[in-house]
Amino acid sequence: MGQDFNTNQPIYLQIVQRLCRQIIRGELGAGDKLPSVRELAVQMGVNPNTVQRVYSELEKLEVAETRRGLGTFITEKESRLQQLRDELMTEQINSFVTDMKEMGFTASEIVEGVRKALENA
Amino acid sequence: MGQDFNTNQPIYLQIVQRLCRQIIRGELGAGDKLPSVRELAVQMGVNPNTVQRVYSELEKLEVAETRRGLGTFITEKESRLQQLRDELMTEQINSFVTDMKEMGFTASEIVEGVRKALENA
Amino acid sequence: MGQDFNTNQPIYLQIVQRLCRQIIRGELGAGDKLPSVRELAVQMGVNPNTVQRVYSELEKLEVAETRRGLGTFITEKESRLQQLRDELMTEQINSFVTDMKEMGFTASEIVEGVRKALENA
Amino acid sequence: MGQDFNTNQPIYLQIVQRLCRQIIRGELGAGDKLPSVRELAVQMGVNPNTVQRVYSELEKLEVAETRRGLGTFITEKESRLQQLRDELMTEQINSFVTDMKEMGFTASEIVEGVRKALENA
DNA sequence: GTGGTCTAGACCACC
DNA sequence: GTGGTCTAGACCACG
Repeated sequence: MGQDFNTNQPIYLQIVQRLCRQIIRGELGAGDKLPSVRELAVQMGVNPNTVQRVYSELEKLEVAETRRGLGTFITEKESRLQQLRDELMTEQINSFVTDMKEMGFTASEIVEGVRKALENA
Repeated sequence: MGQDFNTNQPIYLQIVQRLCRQIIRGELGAGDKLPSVRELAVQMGVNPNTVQRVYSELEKLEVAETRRGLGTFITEKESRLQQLRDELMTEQINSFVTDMKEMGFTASEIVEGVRKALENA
Repeated sequence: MGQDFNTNQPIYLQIVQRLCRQIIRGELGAGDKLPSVRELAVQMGVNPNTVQRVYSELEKLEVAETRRGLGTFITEKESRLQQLRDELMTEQINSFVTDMKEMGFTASEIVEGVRKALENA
Repeated sequence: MGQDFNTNQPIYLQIVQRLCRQIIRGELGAGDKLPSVRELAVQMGVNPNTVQRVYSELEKLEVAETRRGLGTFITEKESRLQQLRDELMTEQINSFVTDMKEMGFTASEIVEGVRKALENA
């Protein structure tokens, strides 16, 4: 059940990302219980400490909150989740666009490139 | 003269990126001489070791070559530079598109988002 | 009816504190009956185990005593309650003063700061 | 060289507090280098991981910043340090005052109590 | 040399 | 059962 992790990025951040995307896609919703630290550690083939760090990170992002002795839960505030979706989207788009512009590509080259990539996928 | 570097990514990679973009934009052309290690180190406000690593990286990418006693130069092979441009572009686009799809965005949302970002920039 | 609890401190201690303050303020007096464990648990939106621990703690402090089959009561010894008031006060003041001194604030800065805070409150 | 730590609070937070107080007292100034993780770990008789956590925390507070391969340093922004001083002071005072008021003490009782405690110290 | 991450495994307080 | 902290010790990329 051990997963494949990219070596360029810390494992805990990759897991954070994965969970965030599940939230954005609606697979995880407001108030849902996340697996226990030990459980997710087993699922991911990772040390419990690493998962611990994942959950701390999610809490720092105000995406999850932990209730003493009960577990870790996706925040109840749906607005925060919506905000997360927007944040990640615009962040992703903006960094993409500025990178492309810095490389000297024109707007039409960029749009055209994206369109082609979408067709092939 | 010290530049601002992102903490999330190694400084040497950020410099590599910067140089590659100058090449792609045509500010640096085939055969151009790059500054000496010490010179660039001072310009960037960075340790000479770091610049050394930058130049090794560029050699590994076959984008630059060092000639003993003369310095480091952008490769003479223009085809490689053209190729570099294509590589970086498709790499950038593909990772962007797959990320966005993983987040559950539709093709039209993506294209529309990019278009808007380009207008505002 | 669930209350808001601070995440930094155990819930049961926060409840203990709350009850102690009610006693100090005279809202709860010697011999008064406390709610049953289940009752308080519901009031507080908390697990009965947690309330159980609250009452144990109060017993340990000799502030409450439980009589089998009857319930939990504030102690009859008024002297203990008076003592509790003094204890909490000096404890609170002393830890405050030593903290402030450790931070390097002068006596006059401290007194002045307190005075201002009292005015604004 | 192992220090005495309170059992009620995590070690790493106690170290954070200690360092913050040294800053507030002016023993550590803007731009000063902090000991290396391993060094402080030995000084404190603590595991390097624990110190690591301390430094992450200081960074989160924008009180320290780390420079890759060089070490961890107190932030150069003196304004942040001044702000820290103010924050910790008002935080300390306000929580003290509200606690005392919640216990039903009058303003004059509070001021008088503080004054006495300062004399005896 | 530096900080950053990770594993293995333990103990604790809390609910 | 839960999360939170800690130790011991390792490996890595970075400057």
